[in-house]
Amino acid sequence: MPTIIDVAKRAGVSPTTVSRVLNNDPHAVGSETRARVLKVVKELDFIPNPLAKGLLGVETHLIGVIVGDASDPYYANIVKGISDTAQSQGYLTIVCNTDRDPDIELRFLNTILHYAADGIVFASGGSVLPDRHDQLQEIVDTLKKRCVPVVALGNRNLSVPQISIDDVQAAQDMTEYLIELGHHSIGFILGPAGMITSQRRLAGYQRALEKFHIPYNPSLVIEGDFTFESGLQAANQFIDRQPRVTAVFASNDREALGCLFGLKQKGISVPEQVSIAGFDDIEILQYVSPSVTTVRVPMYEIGAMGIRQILKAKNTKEMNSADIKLPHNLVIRESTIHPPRH
Amino acid sequence: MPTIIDVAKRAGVSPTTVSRVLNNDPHAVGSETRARVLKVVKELDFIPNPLAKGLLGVETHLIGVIVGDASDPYYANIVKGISDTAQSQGYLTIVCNTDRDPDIELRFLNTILHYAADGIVFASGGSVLPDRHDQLQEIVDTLKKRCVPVVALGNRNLSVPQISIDDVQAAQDMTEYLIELGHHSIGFILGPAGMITSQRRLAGYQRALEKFHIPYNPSLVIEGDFTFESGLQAANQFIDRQPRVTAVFASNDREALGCLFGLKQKGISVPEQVSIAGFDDIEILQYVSPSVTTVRVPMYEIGAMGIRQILKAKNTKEMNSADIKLPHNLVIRESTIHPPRH
DNA sequence: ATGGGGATGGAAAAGCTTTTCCATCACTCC
DNA sequence: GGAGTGATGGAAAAGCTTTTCCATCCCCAT
Repeated sequence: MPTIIDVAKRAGVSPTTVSRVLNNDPHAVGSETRARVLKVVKELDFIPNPLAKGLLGVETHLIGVIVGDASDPYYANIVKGISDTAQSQGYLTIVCNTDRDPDIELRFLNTILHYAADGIVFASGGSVLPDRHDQLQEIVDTLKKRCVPVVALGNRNLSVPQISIDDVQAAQDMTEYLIELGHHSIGFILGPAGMITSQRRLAGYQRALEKFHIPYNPSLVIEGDFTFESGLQAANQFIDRQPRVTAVFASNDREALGCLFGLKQKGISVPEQVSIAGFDDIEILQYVSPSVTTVRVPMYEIGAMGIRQILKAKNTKEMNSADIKLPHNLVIRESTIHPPRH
Repeated sequence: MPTIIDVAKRAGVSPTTVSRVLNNDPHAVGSETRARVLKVVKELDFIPNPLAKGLLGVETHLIGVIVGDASDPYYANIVKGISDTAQSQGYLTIVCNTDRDPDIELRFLNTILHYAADGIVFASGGSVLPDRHDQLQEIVDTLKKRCVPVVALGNRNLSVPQISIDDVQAAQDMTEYLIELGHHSIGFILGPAGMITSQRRLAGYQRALEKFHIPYNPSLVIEGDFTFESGLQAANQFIDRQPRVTAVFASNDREALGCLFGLKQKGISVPEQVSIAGFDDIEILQYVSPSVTTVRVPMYEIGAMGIRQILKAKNTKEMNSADIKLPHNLVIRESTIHPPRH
């Protein structure tokens, strides 16, 4: 593996000069010398050792990514947006699965600290609970001081720039759409307790009801945890209720899928008897039957924007840039129609 | 950020001694000195800088992962197995999306080389075409010489240890199952041309036909590229054919899903008129209707095993360990029944 | 009593790059 | 003609750890 010294010797210059050529140092290098160095660099396929750079506190071109569950299609899409964008800018991503465990999150962050990453992206759904929050914030603050940009994708109670959609507005939009279809008894499946995103989506649901003067009925709101299973269980609870809901709005697509499956298993037809709407727009929703109405969250773009923000912050040295809201939109499919007549 | 020198000063010893304590150097260190050092290490939360280690050619605890498309559920599961296992052993994974582009693959490999990764995992489906193959093999050989273990997940024409299932046998098993159900006219949707895995799965299909003395009919084999869309198109081709096939075996689940969707769109009922079987067993297959029969590939385990092999090779310095075949099994669901009577 | 050896700890180099400070040279301007 | 100046290039330090070689010291055996 060639070093800068090999290049220097072969080009008959000092390592300093080679470094200057490679880094477009404002310091002057004669055009003839520059050409000679460049030629040798190409001949030897020389790439500066990033480890040595990192040790000096220069850019490592490494970006740490913390993700809750990389096999969840929601995160998988975000991670792809992150890694594609990073790569196209010459950055590498170190991805860490935390399984939503704050301890793992903390440990990873401590480790990555030493790798002198050029930035950190939180792509894990954050808890609102105090948990390890203070320790986390402390590390994040240290990072800020060192001009290492940190962003959070989705909503976290961390004082770093956040990139997300407007969850409240989106949930409100979908709920209003259901109401305007004629639904008055709309079930809601919550996300994991304690996640900010869960709370926001519920708030949007409530705001829509309020706007249409429909009383909020807590017994229509059922706990869930973003899994298929929790949607399945919610379906059973909705079935036992009387009078039955005419529509169900789930906090994410997996729950919606679980609910759809659960209802169909019990012989309840969707959408004729009960309409179903989800949240996120994962690929599979178009392919199940009936295809499922949902709120499209630009997952790939959120990931891509995360990297762009990191890079921008790195250039401007502005560590406290504003939050970014990306646009969402309703995707109407077969699973939602007007409620059945009595 | 504390350095080894800070620790040394505070403990009243030299950096050498601290290093020896931390690395369980066989070189003797007095038990009292050792305790003192350990105490300071804990006090200062000292973690040796991995960059400095890497520069010295010592372990970096970094593992490079090359993946074709991280948003594909198949790879997403593999990557999760990789990253979970690596993390539990104290290793970090650098994940790179190549979008199946051999140029990107090559570039990434060149970059990762300089990060002194402790191992490389190829999780991208490999082409059988010469493409950049020679250059790739050259780099891999260099890696081997330096005792950096490399493994390939799935089948690649690279002389490195491979971890996969027995694709031929698996495809044969599924085809035999269909034949035993009574199907004689079985359509087959290919994987991407030039991928070894595609060829093996086709071979298994052919072997099963041969075993049951059913003539191989090339017009029943349709090109595909592992996407939903290609499955959809295949469905249309199967519909136009006369006499119609009574079953379709797709080279992966997305194709199977596309085919299922395409057939249903044209009013052909599955499984009553045509049975469908896929390959891989991605999560969603259980949730569509009808649920889809498939070959279960232990994706998570393949990823986990990849890391275990890397670590094992690292310890034993044995760079040419044998290939590993993980067990597969048939998952029978609603989409496959006996063929319709005329 | 003295030489040898085991136990313990340190000094310094290596690994690769960037950056700061310094040196040289050729001009130009007064 | 001499001094200041801009252009060009180099030497050396810094960044952090591991490893090799060396230096003590104490004790035991001869």
